[in-house]
Amino acid sequence: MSNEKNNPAEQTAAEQPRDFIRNIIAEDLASNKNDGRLATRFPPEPNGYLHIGHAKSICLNFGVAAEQGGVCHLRFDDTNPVKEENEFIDAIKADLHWLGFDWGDNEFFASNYFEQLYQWAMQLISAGKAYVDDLSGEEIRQLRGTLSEPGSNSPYRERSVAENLDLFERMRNGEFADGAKVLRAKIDMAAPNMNLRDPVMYRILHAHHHRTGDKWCIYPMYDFAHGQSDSIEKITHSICTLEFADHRPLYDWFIQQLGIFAPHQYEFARLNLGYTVMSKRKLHQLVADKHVCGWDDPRMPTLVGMRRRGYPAQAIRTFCERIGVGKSDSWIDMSVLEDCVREQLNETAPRAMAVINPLKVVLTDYPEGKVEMLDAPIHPQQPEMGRRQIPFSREIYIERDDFMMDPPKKFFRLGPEREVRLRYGYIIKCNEVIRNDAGEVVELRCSHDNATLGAAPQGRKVKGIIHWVSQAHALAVEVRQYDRLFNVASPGTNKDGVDFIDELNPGSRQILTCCYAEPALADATIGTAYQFERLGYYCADCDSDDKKLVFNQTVTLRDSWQKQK
RNA sequence: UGGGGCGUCGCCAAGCGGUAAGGCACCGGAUUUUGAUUCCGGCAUUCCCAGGUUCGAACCCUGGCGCCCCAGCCA
Repeated sequence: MSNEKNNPAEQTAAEQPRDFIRNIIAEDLASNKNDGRLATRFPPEPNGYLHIGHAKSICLNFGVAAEQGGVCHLRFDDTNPVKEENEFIDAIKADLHWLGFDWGDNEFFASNYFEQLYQWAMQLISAGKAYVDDLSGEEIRQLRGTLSEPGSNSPYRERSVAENLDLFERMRNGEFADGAKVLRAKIDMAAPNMNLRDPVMYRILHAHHHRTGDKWCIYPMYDFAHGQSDSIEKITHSICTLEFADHRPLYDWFIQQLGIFAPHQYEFARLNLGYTVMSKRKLHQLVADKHVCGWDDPRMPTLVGMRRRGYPAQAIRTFCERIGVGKSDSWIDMSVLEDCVREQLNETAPRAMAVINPLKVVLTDYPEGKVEMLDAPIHPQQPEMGRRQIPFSREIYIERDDFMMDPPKKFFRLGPEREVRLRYGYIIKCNEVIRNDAGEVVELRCSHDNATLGAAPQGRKVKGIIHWVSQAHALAVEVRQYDRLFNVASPGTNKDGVDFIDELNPGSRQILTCCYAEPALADATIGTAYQFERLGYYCADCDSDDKKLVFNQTVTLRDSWQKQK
């Protein structure tokens, strides 16, 4: 017993998340299946950027391998040259590393297996299990039948092995035009599972492949490449999303016909997050049609977008752990992700003050030209992070929202004749409100209580505390505030005919160009998170330059006042 | 109406015949120079429905109902 408790490995194992896949793997390992070997893989197609949905799969595959002492391969499923690019390969690898995972030398490409796949196709032809079909795509579709009616055999289905071998070789040699012929598996046109109705194995594509160049003009379909790729790599547990469950019998069929190592496939439910989109097609469209400023737009659910937004990799890993892995279609609320981000950032982010909607305040009883350096912790709960000095002077900016002309009783901030504490500074009282011709409040004249620096006020209670920035020392910055990208929980899947583009939230990005931050923020490096006290977490954006710093709002602080209102 | 998958709190999710974990959200309340954090407390007599088996069922059986996926020479 005591040994168990003292063994950190066992302790963590007990605390590790359990789900049906991890349970299966644990059982397999316990029963010494696959000689106690565990190999998983993350198999992205290099045709776009990774998003938070991929992160779920990544954390599962790499996570379980790490937990159980197995390996997780990175394999690019690059069987469709017309959609894939090297740009995406590099981006995917960078995202994976950023997320905190490493695959060592286990980096593979389905395209590396093209020759083997071709040989296996020949083997199936020789065994009478595959044939070259001259039907057009349209004709194949016609003969496939429907969900409730069986399909019918292609007139080319009974070609001789010799003819098939010859034709397939000539397909490879480039004798035929795109679409002229395909190689199909000979299974069963009446199979209730559509995937088994003589699926296409190879198509002719005179296209340049990002890795194999012009070596091939026939390319295997995903279904003829994926299972065998797993087999070649001796993957023990082939984890994928639910929609591939119907393909499992086909993969198993190929593996069995070929007599090669048989990985087992397990399917889990893909991640759905509210008020955003996860489909690559939609993500591509948002970028291509400039509805966002790129794959790394901070509003995008892509890993590059979230990174730019300031989401820590750890928060994403925590999120993936928290949502679990199951088989029921699930919609996760953004608040779960945001909570993970807050939890992480609250612990690590240095605090700073910044005013994003400035209102000028003049402290009429504070000497002109005087500057005090006020002492404040960098993190109130973590003294070891050190302290910072904040310049204070006669003219400051406060947040417009922290002043109300006619405040309700529960409003603890500033109002005419009211008092409030300046964070880490004095208590001030609003004596005069200056308005412009339009009647808008443009400036406040206040007095300060000299005895309240680091001390409680005498004879009264002042509950409110507001943040501020000294005008003379303020750093002018731009702040970008973000809201959900879409107005509806499930864009593009709602009522008839509504384009998901029309469901974009026009107010998803708000750019505030006239913001002021405490001078220490001048040293902010791109991507590092700060908490702007009382507002939220922010990080410097890559659009920053020598002239102006730009900050992205990562996530707001919880705001029970906002709720109360 | 062919095949595959799924239905446990508003959203996720444990549970695997012995009498409903946990997280998010929500609602209190305490501490607080961030209306933050932290901290306490509340939040499914009930597990899609209906029968049945059993001393005992969310878990087993039967029958319904509902939702998702599949008819790309995409992955």
